[in-house]
Amino acid sequence: MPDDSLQITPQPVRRQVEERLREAIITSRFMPGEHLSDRMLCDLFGVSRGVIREAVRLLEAEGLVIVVPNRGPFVAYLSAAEATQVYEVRGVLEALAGHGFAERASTEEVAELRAVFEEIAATRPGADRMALLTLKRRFYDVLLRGCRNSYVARMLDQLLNRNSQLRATTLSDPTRLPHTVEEIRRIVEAVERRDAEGAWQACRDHVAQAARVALRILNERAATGGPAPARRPAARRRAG
Amino acid sequence: MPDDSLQITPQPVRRQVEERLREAIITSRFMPGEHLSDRMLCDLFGVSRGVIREAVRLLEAEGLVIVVPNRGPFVAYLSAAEATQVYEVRGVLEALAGHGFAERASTEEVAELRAVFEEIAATRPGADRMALLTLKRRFYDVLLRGCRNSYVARMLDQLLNRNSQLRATTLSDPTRLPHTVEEIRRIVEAVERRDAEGAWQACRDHVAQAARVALRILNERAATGGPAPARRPAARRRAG
DNA sequence: TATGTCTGATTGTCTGTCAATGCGCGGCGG
DNA sequence: CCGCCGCGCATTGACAGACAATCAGACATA
Repeated sequence: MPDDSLQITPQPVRRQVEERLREAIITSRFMPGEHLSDRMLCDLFGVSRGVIREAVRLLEAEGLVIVVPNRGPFVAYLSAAEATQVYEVRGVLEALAGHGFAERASTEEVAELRAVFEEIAATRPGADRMALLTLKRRFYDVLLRGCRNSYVARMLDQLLNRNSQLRATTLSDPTRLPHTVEEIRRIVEAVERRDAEGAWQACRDHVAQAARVALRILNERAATGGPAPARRPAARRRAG
Repeated sequence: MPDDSLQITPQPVRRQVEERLREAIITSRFMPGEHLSDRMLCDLFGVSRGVIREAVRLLEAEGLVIVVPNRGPFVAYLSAAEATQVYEVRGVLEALAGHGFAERASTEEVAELRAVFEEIAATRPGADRMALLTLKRRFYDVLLRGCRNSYVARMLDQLLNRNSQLRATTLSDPTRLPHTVEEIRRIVEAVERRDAEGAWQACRDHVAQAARVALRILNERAATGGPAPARRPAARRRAG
């Protein structure tokens, strides 16, 4: 069986724009509600309108941007109600991923998961929130690769991108960190025991706890009138 | 609260092309592996290349078409291994949808679900496979609307589209039909009892049974060298 | 047979153009 | 002073034409 690792695929410009734009959105370089005018993106990336428009379609399908007719694309905004839904779905998908990982991951992948976990566990409170998010992201990368289910991987990936902003704030909560570490430890240990059911439960619990914290933060923000993202496109009522 | 039901949203041409193309793929008017040359689609729909290309991006993100660089889009092909993965994910998502429906659907929606179920139950073996698929599709439409989780709805919708071809064959299996009806009955009855856990289980079981039948059929096809879809784009090895 | 080359067709991308739509601004009247 | 109306400008949606890069298949050659 030939090795695929050396295979190269030509990357169209559209693909690069897509990736950079996605990255820019999930790292909050574009704020939720912000208008992504295509001219502006043309100047920004130095490509033609067609390429921009095609790249935006991809992100539209992923739910990262919403396109309102005749007004163009806007960075998607996640309401508290939607966040609840996202965590609900994330719970079952992550559980399924953990289940599959415990059943089907190679021993190398299990070791890799453990390694990333140790890095997370070694993080001291006060670390850069982006660094922590990146680390957690690597944990998920291993998990999604080892679960041997590309559909779970793709969908969970989308969900994680979708609420990355919220995750960044919950992850960086210093009181939350030790709990997070313990929850992830349970996942890793279940996986090492090849205990699929245990991994399922550990994942569900982890997401449930994350959801609890996230929704608390969202409610606090709503109560204190905190940093609510601009919702400029709300001028006219539109179905959605 | 003003009624949204009369709200209209301008539908760009791109949107219409997207919907028709999706429909054409789901209903097997384009066969898996078929090449969707953009010129051909231009002539077919009578629109410009830009519109076609943007519409294809949407379907690409949904996984309905795969785009190989410098060769264009092809109708996605579902291997047996991928089908297994799809059913795995569908199981948990459908369970979550059933769970949410039992908890949150209005009594009208419950009645609606029951009504669609009665239509399915009244179907006699030998009915048109497309008619049955449409009916089942309506069942899911009600389920996904009533579960009050647009993310489950979108993802499950994608998965159902993704393997609609396979579902058409399993649904139309005459020996399978009575079992299908019984499985769905369990879902409806659990929902009517507002038994979220029961609905969860009933949905999981239903998908598990469907998966069993589907994979059996796939294996039979593979064994008898049956109607394997054209896989023309396999000429050159490319990373996936 | 295996290798190298050529050619036609298709994709990826850019540019320019035009109609339709939405937003903001200023004028007008009360 | 405030609210309403209408106009102009900027942007989006869609089209057509063009060109380089790439690919598949036929062809020629050793």
